[in-house]
Amino acid sequence: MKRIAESTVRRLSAYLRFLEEAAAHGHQTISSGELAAQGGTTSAQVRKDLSFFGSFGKRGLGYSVAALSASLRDILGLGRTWNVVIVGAGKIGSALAQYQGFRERGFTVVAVYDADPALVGRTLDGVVVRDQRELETDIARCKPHIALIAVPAEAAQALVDRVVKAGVRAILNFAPSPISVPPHVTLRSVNMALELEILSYALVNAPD
Amino acid sequence: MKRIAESTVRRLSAYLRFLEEAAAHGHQTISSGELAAQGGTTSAQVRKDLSFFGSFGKRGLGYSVAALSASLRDILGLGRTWNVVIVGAGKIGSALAQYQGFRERGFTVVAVYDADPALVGRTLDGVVVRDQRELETDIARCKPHIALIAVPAEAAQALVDRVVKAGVRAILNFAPSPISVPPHVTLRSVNMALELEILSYALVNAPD
DNA sequence: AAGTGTGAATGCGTTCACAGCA
DNA sequence: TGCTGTGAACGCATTCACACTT
Repeated sequence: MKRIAESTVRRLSAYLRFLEEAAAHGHQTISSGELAAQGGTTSAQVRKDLSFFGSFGKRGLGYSVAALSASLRDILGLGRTWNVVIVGAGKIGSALAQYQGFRERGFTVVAVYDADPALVGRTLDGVVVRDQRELETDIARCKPHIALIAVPAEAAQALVDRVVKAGVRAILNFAPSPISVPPHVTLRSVNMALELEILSYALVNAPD
Repeated sequence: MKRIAESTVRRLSAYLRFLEEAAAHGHQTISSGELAAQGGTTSAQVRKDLSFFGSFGKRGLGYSVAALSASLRDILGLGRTWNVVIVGAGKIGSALAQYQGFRERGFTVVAVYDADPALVGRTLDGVVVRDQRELETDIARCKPHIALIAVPAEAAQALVDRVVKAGVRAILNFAPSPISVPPHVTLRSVNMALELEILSYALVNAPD
């Protein structure tokens, strides 16, 4: 299949959310225009995004809410449960461990790790914090799909290397440092300070 | 000045981080190639990014680490302190309130708000959680520059409307719902479940 | 010789416009 | 008539290539 732009995948995810909302409201069918209004995009964009994966609508009518939801879930790989490990049980790591939004979308936190003996053994929303030295053996056994990295910047690359070596193929990094991974591994980063800096730039360059 | 792409601002921020690291290592001067290697981009990209704002380098030599750092800080508006309020003192809100990375980059958390009486009055890293009803009067008095929204999806738009009406012009939203703001307000959103969904897509469509 | 600054070329995502089907 | 599906046009960010400076 053709390579799909990340921005497209992002929007598909948003469409799915809105479709679920529409289903809850009892809507049977929906048009690209309605789908677009919600996501702040255009009807042409919606149709183009969907067209990469097939023809899901009926001309003159729109899309079946149920059928399109199912297709999107399938495309995004959300028809299943993904196991997630969180590395780092500090402020951010523990907030992530307890975040309900993950579970709701099929992401199960199976383990949390930290190097600090003071944190090891504590329970976060039903998951016990384990010693970071167990990382390799645990990953070999549980084969989690995704690792969340929530450790200080200095420690991030080394821990990413460890989970990658242990076999994890998808990483979401919350440390504010550039990370590199081998080509077969997918890496995404969330940098909260960076987001604020972009706002800072916007404020300084605001008209007036 | 010409409109600058967000991706450019993002990279400028990354360059600044690396420049500060280079300065700590005692480097006086740096080339676009070295700057690029760190950020995972190319030397041409670095030079193009900088060229939007002026000529900062010396041909055949590179850039002065100190001078370029100062220029970037100036461009990004980081030569000052920004006051931030956090709306929502749940798991994510309190993790953000205690996040050191903000303070290090000049973002000061001046207040945290919640509607839950059980949370109001608690202290998070020196900042007391205040009642959400105080939001308008506090904003009128303190004039914070940025608001972080860390409340459930259903409550997010209403709270954004309130802080915008009270005069805040920059918002970083952590709620997983589409938010709209008037044109003079800059909005950015961090959606952690969405990031995982993009990883899910990558895993499902991985080669092999 | 080394490395910047920048117009030109390229590539890619978005928007347009309309043919095609219910 | 209403709305989808899609090739073509467009706009914009990235990459290239090279003249220019120290």
